[in-house]
Amino acid sequence: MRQQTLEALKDKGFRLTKIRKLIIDVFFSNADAPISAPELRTHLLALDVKANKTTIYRELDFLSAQGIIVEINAGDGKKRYELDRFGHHHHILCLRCSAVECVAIEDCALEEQLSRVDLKNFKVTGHALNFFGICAGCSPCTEC
Amino acid sequence: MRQQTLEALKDKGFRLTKIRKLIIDVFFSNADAPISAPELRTHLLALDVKANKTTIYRELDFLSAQGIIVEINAGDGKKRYELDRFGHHHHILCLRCSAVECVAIEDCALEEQLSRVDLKNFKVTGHALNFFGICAGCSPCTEC
DNA sequence: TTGACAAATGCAACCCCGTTGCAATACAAT
DNA sequence: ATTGTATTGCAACGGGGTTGCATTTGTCAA
Ligand SMILES: [Mn+2]
Ligand SMILES: [Mn+2]
Ligand SMILES: [Zn+2]
Ligand SMILES: [Zn+2]
Repeated sequence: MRQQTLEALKDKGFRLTKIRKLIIDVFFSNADAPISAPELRTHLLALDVKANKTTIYRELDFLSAQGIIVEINAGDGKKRYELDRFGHHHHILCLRCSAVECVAIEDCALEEQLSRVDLKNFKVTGHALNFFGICAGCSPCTEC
Repeated sequence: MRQQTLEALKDKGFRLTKIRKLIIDVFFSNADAPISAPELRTHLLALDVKANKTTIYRELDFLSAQGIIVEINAGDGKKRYELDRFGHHHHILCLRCSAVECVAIEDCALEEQLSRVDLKNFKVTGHALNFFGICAGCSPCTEC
């Protein structure tokens, strides 16, 4: 999967630079949690790579334009990105530590109903459903 | 309604300053559209009142703490505020002009189902549902 | 009406996220 | 190895938001 992504970029005439490859690696290594631009920079630093913030933003735009990642909004006003291979789903945000997880609503007619919502005066093209709460790591232990 | 709001503040020992009263007026005059801090500043300027941006942010915090307004997130990363008297509802954002409108989902079991969503590992305390689209003003006329 | 005190405001300085123009660098193909 | 251009870095900027501190203003009581 990662390899195909790289080759597809090369075939289109784009270069596989060190930073670009590492950024793609970060997304494949953290496929379960959307990543913000500052977080991505931190991930790179952990790999001993200092990337200019301009480069980070430009690369996120580039990978989005190439359909490799998608921007998501988890409800706290910060842009995050994740690999574009999970289809439509939603997110949950921890109000204490800002952790975000992806969630899919499958067991009820909710998603189907959402697609039918008709809002007067607006041509609706999409929606975002975000849940808020406290993640397991932030919840006090129930045993002690 | 506006008068009760002002008297309630006074009863709690807070002052009814010129700016504070005008801000409350702006919210009551635009009860259908959530307002951002910069927008609020513009509204005041239209009334020939220059308020320092620090004052704007502090007043928004104050009115939120007093339960008069609530912060909402319409999905574009900008904080907006509206009077806290409409109960739980959702919002729709115009992707072209960034206009936001409040929408209530009443005609289906959607809201009830949302409240039942159970997400493992998270203690869910709430949710936000945002719709995206093109508003009437931004849609090309269907007649011509 | 006038003080006095606390609440509210303005100002300056700062932080963070994100963007732009332009010069320097590094891919990758020849 | 050379070369053309995609990519990167740098500096500077803008918007949104916050903080400390000095100044103003609303309120109430004398
Ligand atoms: Mn996701
Ligand atoms: Mn609303
Ligand atoms: Zn948490
Ligand atoms: Zn519009």
